[in-house]
Amino acid sequence: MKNAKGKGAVKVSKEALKPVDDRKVGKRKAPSKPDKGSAPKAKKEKKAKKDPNKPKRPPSAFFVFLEEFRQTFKAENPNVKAVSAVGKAGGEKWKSLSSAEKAPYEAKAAKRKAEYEKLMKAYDKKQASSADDDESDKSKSEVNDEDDEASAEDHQEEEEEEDDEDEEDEDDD
DNA sequence: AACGTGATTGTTCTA
DNA sequence: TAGAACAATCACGTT
Repeated sequence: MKNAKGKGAVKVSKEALKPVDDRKVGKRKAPSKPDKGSAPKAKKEKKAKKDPNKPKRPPSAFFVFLEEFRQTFKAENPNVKAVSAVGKAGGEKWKSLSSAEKAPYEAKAAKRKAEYEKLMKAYDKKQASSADDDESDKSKSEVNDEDDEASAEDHQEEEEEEDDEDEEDEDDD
């Protein structure tokens, strides 16, 4: 494993090689073997066990910005196919943005988080129900989970938050 | 055929 | 409290 592809061979238009430190960790990447060792017991201890319905974490403001940035980046750099290229470029651009500019992204991120909490609530409920008789259960829980998800009505309204314009736009930089 | 990987930062989570 | 893991993406490589 470990494709020996030249990691630094990523040809970006401009050498955005900015040493951002060794990041926090070399590479987390779940080794596909969460069990064993100190892995959380997949019995009925706590969560942390892979669930197909487990809500993914909400994208941070940076990710929200990246989603849009990727389009722009790819639009101007259709030749760039490296994900790392967008990451680096986006990272620098992100740092370049001021609080006011990041505000809209953070707002959206907050919205995502709100949904995440809701999903988590439903997910948590499922866990509680499922925890009663593990996943080894034959049936029963199946009907439940479906109902829960169906209950998650997707009311998408009140999205425009134009008020609150007194945002302190501190350009401390 | 399918998943891991690389790179960014932010958030969420676990011990 | 502090550190670890994971969120999207996309083409490619390895299994």
